[in-house]
Amino acid sequence: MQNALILHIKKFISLEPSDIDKLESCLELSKIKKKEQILKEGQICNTMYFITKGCIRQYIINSKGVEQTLQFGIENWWITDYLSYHNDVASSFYLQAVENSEVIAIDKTILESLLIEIPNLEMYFRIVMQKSFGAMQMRIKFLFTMSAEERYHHFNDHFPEFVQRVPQYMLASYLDFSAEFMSKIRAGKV
Amino acid sequence: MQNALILHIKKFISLEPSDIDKLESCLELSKIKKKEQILKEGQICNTMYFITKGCIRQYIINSKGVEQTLQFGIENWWITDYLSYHNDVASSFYLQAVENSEVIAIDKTILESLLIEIPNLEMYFRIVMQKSFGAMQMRIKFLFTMSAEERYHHFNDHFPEFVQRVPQYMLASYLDFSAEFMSKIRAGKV
DNA sequence: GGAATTTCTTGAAGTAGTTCAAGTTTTTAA
DNA sequence: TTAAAAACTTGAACTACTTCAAGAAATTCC
Repeated sequence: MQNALILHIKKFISLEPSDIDKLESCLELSKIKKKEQILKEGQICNTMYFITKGCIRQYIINSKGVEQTLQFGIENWWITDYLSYHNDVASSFYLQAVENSEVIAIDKTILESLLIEIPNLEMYFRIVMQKSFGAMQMRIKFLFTMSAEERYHHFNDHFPEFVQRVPQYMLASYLDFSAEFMSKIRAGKV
Repeated sequence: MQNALILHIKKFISLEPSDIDKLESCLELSKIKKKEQILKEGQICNTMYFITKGCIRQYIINSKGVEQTLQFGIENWWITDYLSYHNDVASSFYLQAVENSEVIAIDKTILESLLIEIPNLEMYFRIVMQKSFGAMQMRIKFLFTMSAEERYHHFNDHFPEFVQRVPQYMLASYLDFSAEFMSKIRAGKV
């Protein structure tokens, strides 16, 4: 079976066989155990992660010492701290495996030279980023216009299988309300 | 003086003189009067706008009939509904000039052929999108971890000149609190 | 398979915000 | 230059959530 990343790229652009060889020679699959962190606050993030299996979350620890999940990534998503990656500054985030996961980690330097060798790849990343940004615009819309209960039901309706995969308290903080309140929503006690 | 977009592009990539000619021949400057809408909810957005002067906001009208500003764009920013643009679906948003503004509007079809003629441009857009996405990740962080008052002061400290440019009620909704509450924050009555 | 850990639930009390309504100030435009 | 419209302010009442604390249930792992 072909590499999941190559398959994903081919959904958006065409690749010469020689490009595929070049690309594959640069990819390194790595396994990440549940709860393992692949990025910590304060580190400079110089890696992009393509998730081939499992789930990675981006979170912070807020001023009260409580974890706050800001983003989930699952199969066929890229995840990184884009600001730290781009500007070589200390990251504000943690990246951690929610389940035992597998990722393709590409180092910034390697990716940059790959993008020069395979110019077509630029289009792939441009499209992926535009789609991600579009999704983020919608997320802001939902956060701004829906009540906590509406956000929960909306998410539950659209991603029912995903809701099963992550602890409720992580999902609650991703949807920007407390774990206790989520419990009450689920019990119909609001 | 050279086109503001060309100058912006040159900050990120190099362009051959012939590319500049090609590019410039495709650009169309357009003026947008204050309050004029360049996109309405329900329309398919097939244009990207590069703001050369003024300020454009993205907003929605919520279920109570109240406008909610989700994003501002100023000079040297791109603005569009990326989801609608990418998937050719009806937009959920309005785009409207906050001040008399000037934009360079590029139609999707024209941009796509430009990207093929000038492959280097892909890199420009990829980088711009990555930076935008990074900024959005930080915005989510601020929304999730700061109180209304903290968000106001943080924004005020980082973008004092911008705060002067937009009506307070728009800024309040961008920071996700009510105009009345903003008034009280400013008066120190919280 | 049982202890330890992690996750989820529940109710009571508290609070950071909203909503409403009315008045004031500022800006726009003819 | 003035009338109309837009933007801002204020206080009082309200509410959608949070916080805390404690117990119950589920999961993990020697």
